[in-house]
Order: sequence, then C-alpha cells, then structure tokens
Amino acid sequence: MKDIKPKLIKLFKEGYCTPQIAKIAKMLKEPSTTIHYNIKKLEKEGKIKTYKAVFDYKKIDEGFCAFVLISLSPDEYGDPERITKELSKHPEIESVDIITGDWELMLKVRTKNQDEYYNLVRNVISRKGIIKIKTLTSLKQIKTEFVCL
Amino acid sequence: MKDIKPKLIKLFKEGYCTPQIAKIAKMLKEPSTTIHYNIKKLEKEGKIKTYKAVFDYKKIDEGFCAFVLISLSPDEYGDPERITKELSKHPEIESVDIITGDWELMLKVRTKNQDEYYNLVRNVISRKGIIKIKTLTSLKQIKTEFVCL
DNA sequence: AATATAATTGAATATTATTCAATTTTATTG
DNA sequence: CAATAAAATTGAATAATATTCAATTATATT
Repeated sequence: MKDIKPKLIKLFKEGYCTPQIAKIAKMLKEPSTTIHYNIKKLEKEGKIKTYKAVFDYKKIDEGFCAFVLISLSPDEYGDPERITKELSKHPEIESVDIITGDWELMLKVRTKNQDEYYNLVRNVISRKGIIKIKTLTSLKQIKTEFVCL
Repeated sequence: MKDIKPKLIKLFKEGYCTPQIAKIAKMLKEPSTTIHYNIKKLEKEGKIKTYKAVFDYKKIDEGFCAFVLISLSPDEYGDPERITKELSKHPEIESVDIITGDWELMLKVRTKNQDEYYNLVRNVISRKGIIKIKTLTSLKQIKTEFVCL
C-alpha cells in the first residue's frame, strides 16, 4: 500500500483540480469553446484563484473545528501582516482574517481532535505578539466553503 | 454578450470541477490509473464532497466579508437545525456552524458591500428565533478556504 | 498456509480540453 | 453616425486526459 490518499488530500486542499467544461457547456446550453473562453478570462483576470476539493472533514481526521479570536500586543497591532503571514503557513489553519471589534484576528482551524488543537495553540498560535486568545468551538458544521455538509 | 461569467461563478461555488489526474500522477510519480483508483475511492467513501473554485472575492463583487455571531431564543435553542438549514440556503452565506460559548451560531458571510450586508441582516438573518446578533467585519483577508490570497 | 479482498498497473478506448481561424457582436473614435 | 478597433462567439481539427478493463501484485482474513 502506497498511502496515496493523504498525499491527494494535501494536494486537493489548495488545487490540482480543473473545471468541467463539457459538463458546464451542456448545463448552460452553450458551445464548449465559449465556456472555455470565458473561464480562461476569469482566470487571467485573477478572479479565480484555484480549483480545489471540499472534504467531509470528520472523515479525513480533521473532525475538530474552531474559530479563534486573537488579541495582539500594541506593537504588533500596527503591522499585523507579519503574524498573519506566519499563521497562514500552517495547514491546520483554514482562514485568517483581520477583523473589527474587541479582537484583532479571526482564525478558522481544523485538527484531528481537541488534543491536537491544544498542541496547535501551544506551538503555533501562542507566540510573541499574541497576548490573548478565545476559542469558539464548532459543535456542528452545517455549511462550509459554500458547500452544505 | 451572453453574460456567461456570473453563471460560471455560481456553478463553481459548489462544484463543476474535477481532479487533474495526469498532473497529480506526474507530481507523485505514480501511474495515472493508481491515482484514478485512489481518488474514486475517496469519493465513494464520501471523504471528498465536491470540487470547486476559490475566488478573489474582491474581484467578483463580493468584497465585503463578515463573521456573524447569533444568539437564539430558548425555544429554538433545543433544535437549532431548522434555522441553520434555512440560513444555509442563501448563497451569500459561506459557512454555518453551531458553536460553544456566549453565542449559539457563527456565520461567515460575503456580500458586495456594507449596504448589501445590511439587507441580508434585515431580510435573512433577523428572523423569529434569532434574538441577538453581533457582526465582526473582516478588514483584510489573508487566507480563505485553505488558500492564501 | 489457503483464500479472499484490496490495491496497483499497462494497454486500449472514450471523453474532454485546447487550439485555431473565421465570424459575429460590442465598443470606440473622429 | 459611420468607420474602425477590440472583444466575444463558434465549429472543426487536434492534443491531452480520464476511464475502462483485465491481469498482476500486495494485503488481510480465517
């Protein structure tokens, strides 16, 4: 057994997919060349970033999901992009946003379970510049990435 | 002009994409039939829900992004799935989660601008059973759907 | 150890994306 | 409002790709 599946999951998280032009052409009742032309245009304009898979995360050992509110120290607050770039590197972190209100950052995080989430908080999220965090754990996911589960 | 692009964007939000088997085979240095076999398995096991596009949302008139915390009335709290199913139907709502803590639901929402977000709050989010909401507006998105912007 | 099940693979085929040149539509400019 | 340029649409031909199938190998089960 070559253990291909975890490699596939990793690749599909960010890309390695492509549009189904023939299927779309049939659906919209337009020539496939017209569909092709319009898709390539969307890509060239930078409107489409990538094509990727959406998973049933419970089934791929990423059943734990949480939103993390982060408070930054005053010195980091002026240029939060250093920390956000660093956080973005980690594959467990689905999204990173700079937000308004009582907290500076919002993360969405997926790990296998609560133990691994704890490790992520200790090793990745709790670092210099981050002075306080608050975790909102997802008890049930109804929709993700525009896809109903 | 046939205005194909908005139709494509709508389709690509939920699917109409497919894996690039040849490309993956080259990358992993495995026969394409092996890759094919493993992908079909992931699909049959329900681990892969769909293949879709990720957009640069600012460029497709969905530049406004917010997280919405929702408090439910006590009678809805026992069976929140009715409301969450209803909310999930709306294309502006990227994700719906039932969460722990002071609030019951967390939404991630994308609209053209703040005005349209206001309309969404009035027409969709503010309804019977939802007694309080709090909006955390995204000032800057660094990573979304596992994809760095 | 014997058998059944699952995974891998190459060769053949079916399907699909892509290219290209021609045509039509839309936008621009004097 | 023509005249011209630019953008979008399309069919036919080709290139690339996914899929099927049967055979082989590896793994799991009893």
